[in-house]
Amino acid sequence: MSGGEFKSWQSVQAEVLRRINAREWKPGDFIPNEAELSVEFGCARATVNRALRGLAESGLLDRRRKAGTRVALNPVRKATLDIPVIRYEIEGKGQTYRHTVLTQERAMPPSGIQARMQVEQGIRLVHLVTLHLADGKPYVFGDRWINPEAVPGIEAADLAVKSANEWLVANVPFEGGDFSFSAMTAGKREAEILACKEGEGLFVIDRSTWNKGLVITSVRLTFAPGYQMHTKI
Amino acid sequence: MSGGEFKSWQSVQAEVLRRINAREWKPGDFIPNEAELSVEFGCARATVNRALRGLAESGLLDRRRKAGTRVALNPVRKATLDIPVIRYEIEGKGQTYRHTVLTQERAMPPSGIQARMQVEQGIRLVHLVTLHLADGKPYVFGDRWINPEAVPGIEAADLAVKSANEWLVANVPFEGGDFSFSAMTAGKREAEILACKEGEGLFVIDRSTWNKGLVITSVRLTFAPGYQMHTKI
DNA sequence: TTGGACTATAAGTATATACATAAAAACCTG
DNA sequence: CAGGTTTTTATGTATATACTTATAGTCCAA
Repeated sequence: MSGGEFKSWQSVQAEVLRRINAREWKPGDFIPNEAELSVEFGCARATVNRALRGLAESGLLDRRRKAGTRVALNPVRKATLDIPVIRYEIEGKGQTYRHTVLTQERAMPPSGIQARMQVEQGIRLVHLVTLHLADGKPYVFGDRWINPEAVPGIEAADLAVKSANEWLVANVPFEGGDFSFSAMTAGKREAEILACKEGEGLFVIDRSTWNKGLVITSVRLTFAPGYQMHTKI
Repeated sequence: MSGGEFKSWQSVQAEVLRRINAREWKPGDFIPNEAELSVEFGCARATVNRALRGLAESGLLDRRRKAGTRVALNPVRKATLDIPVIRYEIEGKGQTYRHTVLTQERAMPPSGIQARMQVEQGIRLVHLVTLHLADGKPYVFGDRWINPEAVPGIEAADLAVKSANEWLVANVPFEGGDFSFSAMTAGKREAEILACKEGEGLFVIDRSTWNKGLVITSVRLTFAPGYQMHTKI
């Protein structure tokens, strides 16, 4: 059992993957430890570690110190999906991008937004509704709230030139973001803006972005009918 | 500039992240090479490598041999999202899970499915419609096609006991899958099955799974209104 | 001026070694 | 035997070193 021809972490990973897929190692099984595998594969333990770490990160293996490594029992797979800037997404399809600011104002947020953005009651936020068009046709519209305390300079910016999203990513550092994906039914407002029928199912992304504990912005993107998001594992 | 207190790859990564966020290193900038950083941070080059590799994987840095490492110019962020088995998702929320098989038959697939599954014309596939319930209420229904050539034994399995998805992940190895997320409008059929109103917007996941070039199964999951998928970066 | 060969460079990887850390398992001790 | 302590063990990490590989940049010749 000393094949000894696995000299790169990729080949070790491929071999481990093969054994999992071929059910030589079944879900729940402990696999040999790193030291044993390094002997079997004829490589250093660090190489085995590198290979197994990758598989653990993608959810295929469970690893615990002292306990060992086992093939994951519940196959929660992790897919990575790209969150592009809308302009790049549209231009990447060879279409021309344009966007317009429908309204821009300073206003009291509704309670849901106020809660999600963790601002005190009575604070007025920047409220911005924009429409992004692909080849002149409505593609997605964004209903966005921005915390001006977290983003000094936003009110001086000309968001008709550069979209709010692009302005923010270019000018405001952020640590993280929450995303949620869902569906909604087009009401009168959505139907008008997106030039679709009332009652159509629309794809929705809600995103909040924060930095240093402050929520910078919260936006709801409502896509025109037919929009799809893809990924693979 | 020899701080020298970054002795773990996590702390190096955090410091690099801080500099990017603080715009000390701006998008498009080349950052010092690994050797220089290892001197500055007072650690080994391998440690710097480990830190930067992670950031490159999440799309924050662009790395090329010989050229060097630069802060990513276009901020395509990569979010990872978990694809759980529905039963775990429901049970994880503390609700009781149940599923029923609405129909199970061997039939000719419509042309869209036939194309996606890359089977020859005239081949009959297993067609399965199932409903998954959370606390007795419709949660999601799956319209699934299975290629019996890729899955010997599927027709003998009792899919009323274990859902098709669970049976497949437990019994059939697979290499990869395609996912697409979208929204649809509830028609009469969806409204009936999910006990919702016609014309509601529903969240939809289409998934195909393959192994060794053969498409194993293709399923459309249509979720009851209100479903959300979450992730963060 | 183009295009191919060469070179220098930065990331990528492999390895032996050593130590750190989490946690299961064994061992007390009252 | 319960409850706490110690030991053991597998993974996790750091390091120096050496080599590999991709490729930007340079040089040279047709």
